[in-house]
Amino acid sequence: MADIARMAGVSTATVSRALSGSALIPEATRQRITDLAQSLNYRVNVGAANLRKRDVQTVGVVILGESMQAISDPFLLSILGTVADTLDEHGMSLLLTRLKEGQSHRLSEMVEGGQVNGLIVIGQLTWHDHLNKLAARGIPMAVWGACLPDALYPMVGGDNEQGGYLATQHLIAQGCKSIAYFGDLSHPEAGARHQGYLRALHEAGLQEDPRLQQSFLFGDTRIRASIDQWLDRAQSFDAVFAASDVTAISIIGALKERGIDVPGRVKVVGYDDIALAAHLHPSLSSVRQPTVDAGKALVSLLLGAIAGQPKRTVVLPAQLVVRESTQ
Amino acid sequence: MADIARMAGVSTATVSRALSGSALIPEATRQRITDLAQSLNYRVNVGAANLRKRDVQTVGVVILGESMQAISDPFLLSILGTVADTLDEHGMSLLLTRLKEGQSHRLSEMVEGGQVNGLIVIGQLTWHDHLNKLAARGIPMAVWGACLPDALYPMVGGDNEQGGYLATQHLIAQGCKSIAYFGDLSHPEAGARHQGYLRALHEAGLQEDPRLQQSFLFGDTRIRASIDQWLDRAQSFDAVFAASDVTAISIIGALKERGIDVPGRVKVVGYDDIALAAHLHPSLSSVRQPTVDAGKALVSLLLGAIAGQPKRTVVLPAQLVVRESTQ
DNA sequence: CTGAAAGCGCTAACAG
DNA sequence: CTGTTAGCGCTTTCAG
Repeated sequence: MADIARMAGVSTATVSRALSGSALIPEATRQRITDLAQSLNYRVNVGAANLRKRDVQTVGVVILGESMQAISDPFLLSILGTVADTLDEHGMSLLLTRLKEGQSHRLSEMVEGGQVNGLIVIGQLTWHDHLNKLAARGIPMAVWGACLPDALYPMVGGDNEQGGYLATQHLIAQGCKSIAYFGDLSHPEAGARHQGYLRALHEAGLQEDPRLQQSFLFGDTRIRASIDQWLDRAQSFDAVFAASDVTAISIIGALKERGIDVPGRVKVVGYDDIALAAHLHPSLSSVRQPTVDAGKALVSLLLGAIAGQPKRTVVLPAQLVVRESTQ
Repeated sequence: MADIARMAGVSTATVSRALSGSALIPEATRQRITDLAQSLNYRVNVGAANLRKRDVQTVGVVILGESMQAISDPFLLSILGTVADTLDEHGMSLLLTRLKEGQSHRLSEMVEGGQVNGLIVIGQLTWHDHLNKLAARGIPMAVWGACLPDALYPMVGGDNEQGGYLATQHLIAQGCKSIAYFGDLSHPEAGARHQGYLRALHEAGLQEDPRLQQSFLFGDTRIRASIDQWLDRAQSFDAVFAASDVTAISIIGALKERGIDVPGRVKVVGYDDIALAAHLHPSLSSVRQPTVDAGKALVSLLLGAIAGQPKRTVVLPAQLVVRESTQ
């Protein structure tokens, strides 16, 4: 920048003002300086500017993932995409970090070390208590997940109870009587979906059967085993509500392999409405979560928190998308 | 930091040294300072430290995406995951940016503005020429994609020609005679897969049929249309090689909807071996790309480029994974 | 082993 | 409208 100033015959202050679009600089001067900078491929050093401005214009997006491997859930990724776009619209940068169990301390370090203005936390909430502590300490953040009643941090989440209810009610309306549930119950969001499932069952006067409620993850080989077991024990079921599309696809695979027709003999509903759902055969009925709204809400809540606004909670409506797997 | 120094009765220089683990500081002093910092939730300001050290320890990961919407391809995401982990192991941060067509100038700005030390570029390469210009200008980068012969930048990519060859050869070995190709030919990687497809065909003495080679993307409704058309015109085919799993799934859906059995009447191979491939029914044969190696190679090439090492190119082997969709 | 001093590259009062 | 000056929070010679 000193170079530019010298070459343009002005002070660095003028260059700084010209390049940052200050109204104090007349158009002619600005043009000259801008052109000079352009021709030298010069850009203002963001880090230095941020240091001086005592602001970093960056938010940390943290994905809580148990598996070291790939970012797993297509749905979370779709949120990541809209968060990235929304931050960009606000002129903020996005520092991406994946954290495993046991690295929780790194959350606050990012903020205290001045790397980011705040955090957007995506993923499962086995960290609820830790997040509460950070919120109490005044770390700005916004969390995607289940809306736990005692959360001290800004939250955005889908209406999981409603989603579970809609899915189950739909299966009941299709004439199903024995509806199984698959989903990781240790996960708060899946827990809420399960609550909705139970509510729909009770409302329809159907008996809930604990043997038809299993806590499994995608690709778990025991999915296959327990389906086999249920069938062997004549533990009949005519529908499955899976707490994620990926799990649903896994289940449909297991059922078909066993020669069981979907939706003929067993109807299946998933959750998340991933892009693939519409293109499978049978196409998968699913509960859609509004990802674009989710990303926008996360960013807006975080910016609010950074600005010192009181915590808010956003619950996004769930929408049932009916396709072939339930008809 | 000044506070800590005052409270510990030492200079800021000592605090800085203690906190950065300098060997000059005796263990007792360091302990005292560390404890003090801990109790005050103090962390060294990364931005200020970086400014002074004239280094940012950050790399920009840029995803070139045409669709504003979600990050689409599960395979690219899986690379993103391993890149994130690998950078973390190297103690570097990851600044994520999605760029649309027409924003190419932002690539160099990130480096020239000192936000990042270098770039990892993921996605399709309609930007080949622009990337070449940046490389010539000395912008450190590493690109995932097709290994174009005139590339001036460090590249890592799968052996797409080999992958296409393996997939097609396998279909031929299964007795298929009319093998269709689906994939975006404007995309260099898909182009190479197509080359491999042609090579296998010729090697087996099979005639290539231009009418069986279509350039479509995932979910394109014309996939359905052209399958219908082929069948109507008695343009029979008994296999499809799709240049991505997502496309393959879309095609299988279209075929099944039309009542055509997979793999009975038409066999299908995809590309990428996404996690879902093994759990579908029929499970999907696919060409696996080594994502973990890909992530590691990208990071290692980029760090090399930053260190001023000459450009290298890494081609990762393709591996065919045979599943039900081709048996 | 420790401290004083000099900036990293930039912006924002403040005074022209 | 423009320049001078004083730092942002840290690291690192260079002298003790």
